[in-house]
Amino acid sequence: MRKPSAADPDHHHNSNYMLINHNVIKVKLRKGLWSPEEDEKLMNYMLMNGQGCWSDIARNAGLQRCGKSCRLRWINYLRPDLKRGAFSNQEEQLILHLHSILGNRWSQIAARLPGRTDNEIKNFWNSTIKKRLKNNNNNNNDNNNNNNTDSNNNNTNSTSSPNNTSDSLLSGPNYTGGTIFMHEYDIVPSICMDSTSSSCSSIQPLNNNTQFIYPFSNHNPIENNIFEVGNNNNGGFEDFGLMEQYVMGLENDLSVPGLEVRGVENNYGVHDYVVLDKRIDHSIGTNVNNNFMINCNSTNYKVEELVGVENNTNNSNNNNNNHWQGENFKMGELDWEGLLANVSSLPYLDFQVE
DNA sequence: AAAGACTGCAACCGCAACCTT
DNA sequence: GAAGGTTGCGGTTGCAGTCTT
Repeated sequence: MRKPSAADPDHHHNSNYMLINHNVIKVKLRKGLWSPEEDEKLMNYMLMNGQGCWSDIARNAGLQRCGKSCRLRWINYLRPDLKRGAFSNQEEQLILHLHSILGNRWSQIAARLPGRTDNEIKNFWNSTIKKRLKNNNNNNNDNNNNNNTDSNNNNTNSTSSPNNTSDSLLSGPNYTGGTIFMHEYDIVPSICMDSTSSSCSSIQPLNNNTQFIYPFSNHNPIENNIFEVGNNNNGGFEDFGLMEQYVMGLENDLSVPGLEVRGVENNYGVHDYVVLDKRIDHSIGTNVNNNFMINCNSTNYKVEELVGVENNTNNSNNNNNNHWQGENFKMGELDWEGLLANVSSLPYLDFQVE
């Protein structure tokens, strides 16, 4: 913990009213680092009185802080049930898993990591994990530059665009692209949610850097649990893995009727996910390396009813029943919170085959 | 040893949702 | 329904500590 900053007049630009010796006195609110004395005051008050209205707590505890600051201090530092110290490998893995599904929904992720705060996880992600994955990606790009310069000439979109930064950072060792898409053998336009976006509402068309996951040839993907991961940069399949039941605790959270989330562990040890519609033995989407993808080809479903996709296209060339081709698509909020927090809030997934 | 660069993380800010009046 | 207050969240910032040169 850093030392508390010295009293700084610039940090006192807010004010609060306190009752001192029967007089209501306007006091400046402190900002910046908390002193041990302030911590003690807040801790004692919370242990004695429990949680309540935070602005009342700030006043009654005799703190020259706003309620918001007290709340933050309590949640992120003083709470007795907080776990201290570095993240364990298990926790790190779980964060990776959860982030691949939830994106930057730090509070949702924190809710599944007892003793950890959203702020802590966010910091951990932004410093440690992001950096690590970036290094992996750089190494991979170096390899690709050495081995396949020509194909990478097509990759500038996904690697230079700020919108794709997270995608490239989060790509595994073999993932030179930002988006991954899984379906049967026909490659059709699909959409990709950038789950790193706070709103999870951005949408990316497939680009030349897109990778694909195919069911392994001649196998029913669900019966045989085998998938093949391909990279269209060089046209060859580079990876495959066995599907396994997702065991990190989310299967219960995502027990949507008719839907199942399965993990796919590829041979780099990276866990990816697919969403399956069990009733028709059909995958409807994937969540791989931070990109949730809904498949929507000519025989597919009205997925917008599930995830709030708004058909915003004015593309008159769109003549293959695909609602989301090109860049004219707009995606509504995919309600992962609701999905995870309250299954009953999710409408039954009644896809219509057109 | 000193200075600058880098890193990790605590805390702030703005916004949106929710609640109360 | 409007207004004001509160809470919760995610993005961002600032700075102390550490590392590198």
